[in-house]
Order: sequence, then structure tokens, then C-alpha cells
Amino acid sequence: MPELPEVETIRLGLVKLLPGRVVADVWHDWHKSFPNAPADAARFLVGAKVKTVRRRAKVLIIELSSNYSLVIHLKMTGQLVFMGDKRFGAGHPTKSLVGELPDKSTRVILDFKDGSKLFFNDQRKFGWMRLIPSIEVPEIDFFKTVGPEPLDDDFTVDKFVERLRRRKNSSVKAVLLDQTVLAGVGNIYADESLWTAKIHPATVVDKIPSTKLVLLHDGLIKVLKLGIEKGGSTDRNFRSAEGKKGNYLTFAQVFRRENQPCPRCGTIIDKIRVAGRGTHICPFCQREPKAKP
DNA sequence: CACTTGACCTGTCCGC
DNA sequence: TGCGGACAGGTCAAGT
Repeated sequence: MPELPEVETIRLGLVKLLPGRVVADVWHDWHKSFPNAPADAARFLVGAKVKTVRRRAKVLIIELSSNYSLVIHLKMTGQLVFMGDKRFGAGHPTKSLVGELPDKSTRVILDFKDGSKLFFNDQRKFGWMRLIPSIEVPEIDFFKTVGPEPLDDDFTVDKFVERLRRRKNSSVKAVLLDQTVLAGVGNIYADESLWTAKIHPATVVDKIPSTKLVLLHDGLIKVLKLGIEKGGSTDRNFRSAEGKKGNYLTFAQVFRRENQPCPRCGTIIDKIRVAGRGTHICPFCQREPKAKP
């Protein structure tokens, strides 16, 4: 599920809710959701205090006072939902948004000393959580290969174009989704940014004029920022740390809007398949690239 | 090497 | 209503 704006939305919630809380216990039901829990949790998790919560690409990092970090990838259907302690009173707002937890998608529960809890729910079980010495976090395979953060100030047009052009023969959509080219873009924001720049997703990067790549760079940053501003996108599962749905899809131009008119020209939006993913386009604004002769 | 295709899982929706 | 198949926001390993 979550792409950069969704993961950042969760981080913004957690960073308000978790720091200072001390872990009292941990429970997990599915070994792949937290593979090293049995070995390390008792020593480096229980009794540790949360220092802060960071994000890199689509990954969350909960830093602990034990000098270990919980590194979390939510993949398609992961959620991190916080349920407060007695200070929230009975029937605190999260419960009314997500219902009783744990439910059947709950994979891991962190219990804090003050009675609050953090639930890692993941219907499809693709997500994972790992306890890693904080100093080794940058050394995990994913972080060694992942590309730059698109919302960093130094992510310039030149840097963007240089990185995209490394992939000569791929469709531009496949390149945007490639986390080693740049971090954090997934299916929603790839489609939205390509519509903004009027580029057909199947176009080979080498065939796109630089002027259009400038528009794509601008459009990508714009849609990612709007995604964060609207609290992410809830297509089915996404929830913030407080259990709220995201509002971005109300503002989406093409994603999940097949058979509706393009907001720019009125042509009916089409859903096709590019790079193995469902892909939404305006067939007029985003003309199909010419076939090779 | 560069790129594409399954596999990992559960749940839901759609057509027969 | 039941049942099979396609599909769902992401990455890997294995294939061409």
C-alpha cells in the first residue's frame, strides 16, 4: 500500500505519539513479520525507550534507547496503528476509526509501560519489521541500493534526469517505480506525475525530450507533497498512526478514475497495463509512443 | 548485463 | 449462491 506520502503520514503521527514511551512487551503471530524477534526482542526491545521515528524511502525507522532500531517495511497492506492509554479515556478516537484491535490482520503488538500499544497489521503478510543495531541500519541491503529522496532540496532536475537516463530501454513508468533510481514512488504517484507531465507511461526514457522530464520532475514533487498534505491515499487499507484514512484520492487526477473524464481535456480515462502494473492514463493527453519501425 | 516475470499472501470483486 | 480467475498501493529471486 504505502508509498512515500503514506509512510511519511504515518511517521508524522508516530513522531508525535511514541517518543518517550518504554516498551514493556512484544507479541507476534507470524514469524516472517518479525523474523528476529525471538532472538533479540527480550534483550534490546523490552525495556527500551523510543527516541525518535525516521523515514527513508518507504521504510520507517523507530530508534530506541538501546541503540537498536525497529526497521519496518509495510509493503502492500501494512499498517502501524497506535492505541492510546487511559489518558485518552474510554472510547478514544482511534478505536472508533479502526474498530477493536488486535484483529485477524494483526501480526505484531508492542506494549508500552503506560498501557498504550502499537499494532502492526498486515493483511497480506508481505511487510516486515526487524530489530537492528542503529549503527547498522544504513548497511541493510535495501538502503545500500536505494536512490535519493525526491523531496530533498538537492534533488534537482539535473540529478533526476541523469538518474532516469541510466535506464535506456525501460518504460518511464518502470523507471519511476525502480527504487534504486529514486526512492519512494509507487503506482499511485507514478501515474499521477506522468499525467501531470503529459507523458505516456510506456514511453522509453531515451525518447522523452528533456523539456518533458523537467515537467515530470516538477509534477512528481508536486504530487508527493500534495499526498503528504492530504494525509496519504486510502484505496483500501491505508491508515495513519491515528487510524485515519487518507484524502489524496479525492484530489487524484487519473489514479482509480478509469471511465471518468480527464480533468484537463474531458477524454475518458483508460486503464492499461505497463511494467506489469495497472496504469491509468488520459489517452489524449498522454499519446502512445510510436512503435519502432 | 539489462530487463521482465513469477513468488510471496489474503481478500474482494466480477463473470459464468 | 458457488466457484474460478484476475487483481490489489511492493520488493526479491529467478528467468530470458
